[in-house]
Amino acid sequence: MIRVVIADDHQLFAEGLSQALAALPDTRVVGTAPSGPDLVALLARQPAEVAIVDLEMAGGDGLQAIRQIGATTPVIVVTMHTQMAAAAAEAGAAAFFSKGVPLAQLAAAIRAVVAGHKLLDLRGEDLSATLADYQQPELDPGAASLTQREIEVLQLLAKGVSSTEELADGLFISQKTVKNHLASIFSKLAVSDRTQAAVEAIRLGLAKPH
Amino acid sequence: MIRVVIADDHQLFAEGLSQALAALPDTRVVGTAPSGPDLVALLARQPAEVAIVDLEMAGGDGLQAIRQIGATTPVIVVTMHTQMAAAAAEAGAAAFFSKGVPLAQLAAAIRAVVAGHKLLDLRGEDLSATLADYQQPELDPGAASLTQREIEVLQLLAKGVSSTEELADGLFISQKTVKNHLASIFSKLAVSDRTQAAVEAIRLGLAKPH
DNA sequence: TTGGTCATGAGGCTGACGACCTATACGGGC
DNA sequence: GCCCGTATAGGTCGTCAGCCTCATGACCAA
Repeated sequence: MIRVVIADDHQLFAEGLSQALAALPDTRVVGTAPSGPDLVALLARQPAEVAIVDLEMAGGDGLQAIRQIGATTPVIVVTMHTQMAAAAAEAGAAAFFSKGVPLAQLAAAIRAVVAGHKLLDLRGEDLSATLADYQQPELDPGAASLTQREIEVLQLLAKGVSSTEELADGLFISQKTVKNHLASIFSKLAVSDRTQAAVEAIRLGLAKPH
Repeated sequence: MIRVVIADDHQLFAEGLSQALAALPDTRVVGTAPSGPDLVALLARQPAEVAIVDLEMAGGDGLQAIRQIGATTPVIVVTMHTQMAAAAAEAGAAAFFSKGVPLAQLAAAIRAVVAGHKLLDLRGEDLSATLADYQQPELDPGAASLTQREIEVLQLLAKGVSSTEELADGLFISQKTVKNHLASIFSKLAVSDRTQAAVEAIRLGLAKPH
């Protein structure tokens, strides 16, 4: 789980991005700050793997904050205007995006900079290739070993298909096989019944309850 | 469930807000558009109860779009700069906020304009009072009739406490009482077992799996 | 006082669930 | 060729879940 902090004085943007990252299975927002100095103070008491920073904040200097924290916490700059890229690079940011970027690309960038990449040093194809490598969320150790068929069982379970009979009908297999898959799922996810498995499936992002 | 469409050319903002509204139990984003004309086209094929519109979009005129759709779909303007309030009101917007507004307030505004209020006609205390009336999400009919104790059972269930024994221990009541509460919950939520009840509890926002 | 709801508790019944074991077929790797 | 993981399927067995009815005390409103 990658811990993210957000610095942006537009609360609606910060809350929305926070929810969006929380919906991903491998990222979690552990704090937000409305200004540069607040960001520095936040990171002093709340460790995080990466910071997402808007340069245009009413309450303080974003570039100065990046200089202070950039050495210990990689910074991804996300801003309205794109002419600040050079200044962000000079201050030590690891990546730079406009707010027009798709969420999936920001998520890939988060994983990439946490892995140690400096995206601002890359250009064009190198950048695209690096981001492509990090498109997929890193699943929990347990979830990572689930087979395709087990994931299908979990997805049905998380949609409210709970009885063995309905699961079997939905997957066109016998009830015995469903039970075998469930037993395997329980073992891999360290749970003991299908209710816990459904909750865990939703938590891991393997399936949505909606 | 209130269906919301978002018009904003900053994809990250639109996706974040979409996720944030999806996390609320009574709102859902059914479409996004990057420009005014796209918004008009979107609403022509996708009905919605309310539109959230940013006035500063690269691809088209937000004000013109509001004039076209404002009569049929109430519009909440959410923008970076606040000097456009008068123009938004003239075009027929129902509400106006900066992007610094907390999500909870935007959610209250969504519920208020769907109920027919014109927030732009209100000032100061009247506005605060109206928004305060809509702070609480309107729960599903089934969920609305749940008792406090039944909600507590559901919250434990959605956290992965699935066995009757653990539920009884967690609530300091007998296993028999837990079974009785569960039977009542199944009936009210129109589900047939605790797995479906847990999924439904997460979907309704009564509890979070995290 | 009466009636309603809520939270609590109980007994009995039936079927489903979960644990454990076995087995076949089909892959890919060594 | 052999082993291992996956998907499939079957069997047995003990436990537990879900459903039925019933009862009690607290609380509140008509």
